This record gives sequence, structure tokens and C-alpha cells, in this order.
Amino acid sequence: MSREEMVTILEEIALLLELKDENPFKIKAYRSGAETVRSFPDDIVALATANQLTGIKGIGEALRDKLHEMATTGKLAFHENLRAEFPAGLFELFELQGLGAKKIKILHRDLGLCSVADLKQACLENRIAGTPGFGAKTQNNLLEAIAHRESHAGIFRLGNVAHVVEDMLDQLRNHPDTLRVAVCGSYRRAKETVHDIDLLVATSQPTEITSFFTTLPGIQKILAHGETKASVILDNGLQCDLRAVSNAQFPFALQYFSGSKEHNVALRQLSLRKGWSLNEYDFTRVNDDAAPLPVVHDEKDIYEALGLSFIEPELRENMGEIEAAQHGKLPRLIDISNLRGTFHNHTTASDGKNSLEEMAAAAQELGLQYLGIADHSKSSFQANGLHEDRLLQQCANIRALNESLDGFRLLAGSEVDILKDGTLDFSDDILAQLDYCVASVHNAFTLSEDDMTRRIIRAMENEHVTMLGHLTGRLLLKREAYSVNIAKIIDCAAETRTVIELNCNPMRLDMDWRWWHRARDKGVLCSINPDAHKTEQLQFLHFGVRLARKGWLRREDVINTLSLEKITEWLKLPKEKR
DNA sequence: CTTTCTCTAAAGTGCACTGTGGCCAGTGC
Repeated sequence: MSREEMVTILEEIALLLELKDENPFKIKAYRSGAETVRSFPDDIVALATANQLTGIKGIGEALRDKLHEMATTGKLAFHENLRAEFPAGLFELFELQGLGAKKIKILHRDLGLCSVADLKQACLENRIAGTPGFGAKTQNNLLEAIAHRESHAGIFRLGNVAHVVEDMLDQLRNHPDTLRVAVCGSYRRAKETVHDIDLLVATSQPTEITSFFTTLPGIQKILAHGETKASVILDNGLQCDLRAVSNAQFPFALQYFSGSKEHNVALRQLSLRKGWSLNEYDFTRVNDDAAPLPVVHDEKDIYEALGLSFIEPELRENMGEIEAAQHGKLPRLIDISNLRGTFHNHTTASDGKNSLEEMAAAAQELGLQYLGIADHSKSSFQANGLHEDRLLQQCANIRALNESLDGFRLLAGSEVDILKDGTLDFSDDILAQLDYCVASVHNAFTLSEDDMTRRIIRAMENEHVTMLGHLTGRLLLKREAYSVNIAKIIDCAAETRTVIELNCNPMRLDMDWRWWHRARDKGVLCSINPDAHKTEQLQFLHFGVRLARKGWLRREDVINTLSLEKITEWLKLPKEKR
């Protein structure tokens, strides 16, 4: 049994125990046990098999024995018995906003509901309102939550599919009949969520490639399998299409399947003006008066032939990129190699999984020159936020640790909560002792747009607030952004010289890419921050850079491209001089 | 279920918000 399967079982036990109204601390123990297994630095499956899981914090006698049973027998009797008590479809009810174990238990026990489909039916038949604990409003909210879930069916976050996409690309690239390979579609354009994955291979043996593709591991179902095209559903439900084309067709197919549709429509119109018809295979002359056809070896040649400089895939949304390319006004986009450091990262002091030292080492390994530590503040109780004394102690620890580091620095910051009225969770004299500060909203999400905007603006007006964390609080495919007037926030950021964060956590990617172009034009600076809660999550920077590119950002628009020396100077400047 | 200021038993995350039902319970951060 793999580590992932162990984690899944422990988490499922936690849900089942919740349904049974078990001791909350027992439930918490299974959750934290799952997390311990997930992030255990050594081969935990081997240790569990040998029954050597002793002295690990969070794994006591009971979990040790259960992990041993899983590792050696491939299953867990305790889990199977528990599971047999409830219908399988009950679990999906946990995905609905506003439903927890208590209410699900009532729905199941008193109304006999076993799935989201059952619940929807019951809501429509007005059978929920009137049940003790449920009213008309709840029934309505549930219907909305169900609609929300349905609208997200079959959509995936960019960050959640990156791994499997890169894996498939590698496998296809290594096939002897492959000449060129690329991923197209919204993934290539760095949309924050994607519906499906479009892969493209240049080959002279298309049938070999499509057959090979359908035998790759991790495929749940083959939807179609022809000579030049195959379509599959992966184990995670993601649809993945492959097209095999000739080497000559490859640039056209790459351009066509990368989209967006709107961008391609505009491009084809340009093409027609030159007397050429453009499709996924080639250019053709529409009549004898048309100019001779251009020679095309790669995608860049297509754009050049149409009088355009090369348009990076991230920009292809027909949002001004074609006009800019006509006039040579495209921005030189930021690249991951431009990053020198990053802000907004957590440690074990609040809800992170790694220590200061471990985070510093991981950042150095990535080639960064500095890493900002911004643990939660005291009001974020659920995240074990720091009180003043712990914050100042951490500050001292960071400065001491820096003494032993060469060519690398930790920066002492805080992710300070913006309280309901826009004041901050720490007083100015505490904040003044930090190198920088990220201010974020973590509670009272339901304020009106005006109140929320005023609240955030008040925080930005504070001299010590270097940047604004995850502006809208959205969790992609899970929770809508709270209401806030983004245009006003951007204006205020420009005025107060407050940086806005591009939070790279794949769940967030907030502020949204659609706003960055405008913010940049007003002189607002960006900080690309992973919001890392463990060392591996520093890799989120890759997603952040792709979304920054999508927002037309250049190196000079992003403060964490500054060298350690420059950023140190910059942080010392009063805000109005930044 | 785990940890510990323990040795057998107790403690272990607090608060805001929403909706329901009559002032509290469930959910989410």
C-alpha cells in the first residue's frame, strides 16, 4: 500500500468518525496522523511494514498498529467496518458549502438521503425545510451549493494537473517515433483552471503514437482511439486528448490548439486580409491574387508572416495582445529565472510544516537569495497565529540564524490579519520592528463590498503594510471571492505604494490575472509569493510566474526580482519613495 | 487518539457568522 492510500484511509476514518459524533480529539488525531504520514521525510511505508513507527510525534500506539496493518495486509479492518455503516455517496455531501458532519448525519438518519443527487431531489420537493435544524433559507443555500458544485464538475486547477501533464509529456517525448511534443490549450495559456488537456505530437508514425498514448499508466477509460487522435479519461477524471500530426503541420496545430478561440478568430481575420486562409494544418491561398505562402518551421513563423511579433501563449486571450504585437509593443514577460527571493511563507511557528532552518535551506536550494517569513498573527487562531512575544522571539531567531548564513537572508515579517474595521492585529510599534509585513483578510468575509473595500484600504494606508496578501480570498472551485472593489484597491495601492501579492498557491492565484495589466499601468508593484506552508510548496512560484506572465507583468513590475542588496535598500525606504 | 507539567487520568484551538427557533448549534477559518 502506498503512502497516499494510507493518507486517504486515515482521512476517510476522520470523516466517518465525525458522522458517528465521536470524540473530536480522536477525529483530530486521525487528521493529524494523516498529515504526519503525508509529510514524513523518510520511507514511512517501509517503516510501517517493519513496525518501526515509534517515537513519531502524532503517531501513538493505535495509529502505529493501524499503519502496520495497512502496510502489511493492504487494508484496514477498522476502516472497512466503519465504512460499511454508511453509503459511499454520503462522502460527497462534505463537498457542499454549509454542510458538516452534524447536518449530514441528520439528512442521512432522518431523511434517508445518501448522495448529493438525493439531497437535490429532496430540496426541490421542499422536504428539507421543516426538518429540525433546517429552514427555508438553508434549503435554498443547499440548492445553491449544489449548483455551484455542478458548475465546477470536470474543471481542474492548473496546479493540480501540472504533475500529470508533465509526466505524460515526458513519456511521449521519450517515444522513438516522436519528433516534437507540446501541451496546448488552456494549460499552455496558463489559465488558473482547465477543462481538459490537449497534447500534440509531431511524428511520421501517428498510429504508433496514438496506440502508445492509450496504454500509458493512469488511464481510467479510453473515449476514442483513431489513427491521428485519441481521447482518454485519467484516473482523476481529467480528460486528455492527443493529436498526432506531421512535422510540417506541427506549428499550425500547436497554434490552433493553444487558442484561445477568440485569439484564433482574430488571427484568422488578419490572415484573410493577406489572402491566406489559416487552419490547424497550414496556410492556403484563397485566390490567385494572394501573396505567396510563407515558409513556416515553427509557431513564431506564423506570427511573423502575419506581421506580428511572437505572442507568448499566456497572452493569447484577445485582450489587446494582437494590437500590441502589430506595433511591437508586447511586454518582455517575467521569467522564473528572474526571481531572487520571495515573501509570505509560513513555518511551524504558526501552521507551517517546516522550521525556519528547513525553509531557509529549501529556498537556498532553489537558488533564491532571500526568503521572507510571514507567519499568521494572533487573530488567526485556527492557524496557531503568533502573539507579540512569539513574533518578536521569531524575529530574534531569524536575525541570529542570518548570522550563520552566507549570501542568503531570511527576512522577518508577519502575515498580519486585517481586522473587521481595517485596523491590524499588531500595533505599529510591533510592526516597525519587522523587515516587512503582509496584510491579509482571514475572517468576516461577508461584509458589503463598500465595507470590505474600506477595510482593506484602511490597512493599505498603514505605513508598515508592505503588501496586501491574497486580495479576494477566493479558493478556486471551492469558495467565491468576497466582495471587494478591486479597481478601487488598485488605485489605492498605487497611491499608498502598497504592493499587491500574486499568491501562487494553486488554490488561490489571487489577485486574478485579469487585473494585473491595469494595475501595472497604474504603477502598482507585484510580489509573487508562494504562501508556502512546507518546503515543497516553494515550487508554487512556477505557477505564480505563469500567471504573472498572463497578467502582462515584466521583471521590473515584480519586487522579488530585486537582488538581496536592492531589496534590503528598498524595504528601508519610506513607502511613498518606493 | 495522543500527549504529558504523567505514571492514571485529564487536557487537548477560539471566535464570528448564519440560521433557526426562541437564545443556541453548526460551520468555517
